[in-house]
Amino acid sequence: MSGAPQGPDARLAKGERTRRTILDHALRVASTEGFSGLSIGALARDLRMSKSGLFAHFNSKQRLQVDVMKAGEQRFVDFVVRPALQAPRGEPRLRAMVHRWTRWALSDGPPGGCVFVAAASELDDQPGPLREHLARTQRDWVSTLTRAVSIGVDEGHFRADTRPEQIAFELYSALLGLHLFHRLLDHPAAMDLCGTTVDRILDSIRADAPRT
Amino acid sequence: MSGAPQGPDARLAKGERTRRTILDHALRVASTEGFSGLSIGALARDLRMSKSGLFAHFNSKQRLQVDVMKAGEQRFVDFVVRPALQAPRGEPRLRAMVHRWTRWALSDGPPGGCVFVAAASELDDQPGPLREHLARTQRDWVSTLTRAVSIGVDEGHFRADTRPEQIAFELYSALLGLHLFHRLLDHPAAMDLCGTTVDRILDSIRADAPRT
DNA sequence: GATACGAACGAACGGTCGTGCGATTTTTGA
DNA sequence: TCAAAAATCGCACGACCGTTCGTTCGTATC
Repeated sequence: MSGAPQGPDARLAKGERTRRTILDHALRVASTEGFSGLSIGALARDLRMSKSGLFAHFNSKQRLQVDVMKAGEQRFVDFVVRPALQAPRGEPRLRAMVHRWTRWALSDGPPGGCVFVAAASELDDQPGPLREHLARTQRDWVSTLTRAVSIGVDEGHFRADTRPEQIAFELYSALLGLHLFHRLLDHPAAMDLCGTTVDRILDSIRADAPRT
Repeated sequence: MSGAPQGPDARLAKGERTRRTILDHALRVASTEGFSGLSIGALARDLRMSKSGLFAHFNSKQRLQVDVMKAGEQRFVDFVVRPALQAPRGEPRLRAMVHRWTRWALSDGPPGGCVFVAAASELDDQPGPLREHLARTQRDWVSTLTRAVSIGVDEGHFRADTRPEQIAFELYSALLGLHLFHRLLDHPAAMDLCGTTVDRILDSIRADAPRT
């Protein structure tokens, strides 16, 4: 047979397909058990593979962890960043980012919860490539938010004396609060509390808002 | 010798003294490595004890973890809650709580960082007595904050239409943001960003603030 | 049909984990 | 001062960890 396989994973080498299956599942595990909870033996058992067969795709646990994190970033970009970039510049785009971000954090769509929030406090005190990678991408995300606010100022949506990074901090904080109230405290109004906070932040910097 | 030992640990049975030494060190470890990073063998090595000798004080790892968390709560109460209760009711007391809370989170005084923030995302997806314990005490803390805001309304410091729980959520979020920006991102202005946020939250509900 | 290669396998390694048990030492109280 | 009680130790266990190794199987290329 010379016909190319036409499945959903198009023309992928066997190894690459397996690799993606592993990362997909590992991402699910990491988002509930954390990155240190990733165990090669357990992954292999879940996927009905041998430990060594699975191991061969990464050659070290650290590489596996880093690759899982990269896979998570890819999803974040696809689910949050890219769609939000379709919205008009300025406030609409910023709101789109935050909106999709909250959906991501509650994550009934993509697998369980925000991997990065979980990883953040897990890794903040133990150095290594994994921590550096996470810190870098989160700094990127903060500066993406900051830039979105800044564009809103340029567009005349937000007041000229707005401090973009301050707003990025407040928005990020609200998302962290949502995560904690929802996932740990099981607070039924978590989403409302977060939504109100976001609205209050954005309203306070609207160009038509009263002076401070 | 019949003289009572006069050390700082007063008149304590030998076992109790050892127990406190263990918990003290374990708390330090847990705040950097997380609760799942607590290992009986490693603790014993650090304290130059035998594994079994240390183990005998708790009889299970889970009890050790719970006891470590309780020790952490005790410190939090001593360092944050109790001193803040000395401040006058209403806004001053609330500000005192938040102020000491930020110092606790940056934690140059008590051992490394906020154990609870680290534990929150570590435990939010894996059920058990440890998670329940943490969730309960954090709910308590949120309602303590909520009550403090509420008292501020009664005292006439804050506007009558203030929603206390909303403010508690926003303050908690700001602290989470501080933790992330400071510990993971190493952001030099983390403390300023958090302080500005807190001021903005409290200013917006001051009785003399403009209408929304 | 011979050759080469990627993928997966099973077995084993040194190590650490939490836990149990019996013996030994130290502390305590009469 | 001495025996009871509490604290600590040494040792062993089974389970799991990440990693290495040699091997086998299916498929593609010459």
